[in-house]
Amino acid sequence: MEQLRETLKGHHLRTTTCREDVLLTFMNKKNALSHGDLEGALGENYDRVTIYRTLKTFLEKGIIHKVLDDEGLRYALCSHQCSEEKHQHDHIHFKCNECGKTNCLENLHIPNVALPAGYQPESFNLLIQGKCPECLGNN
Amino acid sequence: MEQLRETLKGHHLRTTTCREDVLLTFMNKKNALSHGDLEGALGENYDRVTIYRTLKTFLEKGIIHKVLDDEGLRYALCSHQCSEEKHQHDHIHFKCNECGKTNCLENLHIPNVALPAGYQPESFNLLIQGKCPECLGNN
DNA sequence: AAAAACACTGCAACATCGTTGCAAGTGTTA
DNA sequence: TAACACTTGCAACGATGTTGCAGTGTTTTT
Repeated sequence: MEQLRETLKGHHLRTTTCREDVLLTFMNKKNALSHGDLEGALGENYDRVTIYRTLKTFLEKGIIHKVLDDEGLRYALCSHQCSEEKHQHDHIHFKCNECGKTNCLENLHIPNVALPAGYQPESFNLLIQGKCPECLGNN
Repeated sequence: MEQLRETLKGHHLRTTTCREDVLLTFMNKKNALSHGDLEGALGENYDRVTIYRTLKTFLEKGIIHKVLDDEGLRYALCSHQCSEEKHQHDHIHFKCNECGKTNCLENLHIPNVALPAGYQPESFNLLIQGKCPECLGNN
């Protein structure tokens, strides 16, 4: 609870119930969430547009980051401390083809890729799809 | 020209002018294209819906594959021979933040990633963002 | 060569997703 | 607590993507 407010204040955002709820939802469900997921969870309390704007704000402030897979756009909490100025840019995500959930794989580093001459890389984003431990265990 | 027909026939598709044009567009512009790009290029000749369906068909037949970046969904030709049954699943794409174009990096292999225990990977998709040789050269 | 079966296209209508302007409400600071 | 700036909800809009259907063009069958 207090932690939520700290997070918001730390990113120079006013604490509102909508922002607290969105943040709380991200922290409870561990996987990446789409706007639709949030609307499903909070839609009766807040307007669609407000949720869009909350996501946009969180993105700009570096509280969440985009997660992409073949089904569309999702968002996940930034584990590393990100701010408006500096955003941790390397991400590895794992999407389970069985349950459909996408998670950040922390503590993994993307190995060096030998790019052709002339390319100047700035950020890396790796999406691995397959089966997650939970779904493998249920067979 | 003939090559186009061969590609279509090879994937058990009828040759229609729309499919030829879409395929041609992919071959001319080397980078990944969105539906909007194709609509811009061919929209006066073909219906929006037809282009959607053409993309869907090409996807199913393994002629093109999805390319994702933070701006949305795009498509690119499959260089490796893909068919309905077998689809080459590892992709590396480079998106230039300057010109906005996304290209497939062929002949690159994604290095092994040490996944946490219990994860069973099936496909890899790496997006590298940065500056491309063309844009670097223009400075 | 004609008929039957199939596949492709365009149109219209619809559903979903995301954005913008504005007025009213709320949090923050002095 | 008063003033200000930020946030929210509403309404309207635009963009994106899907579905059903009728008409047309291709194959296939006989």
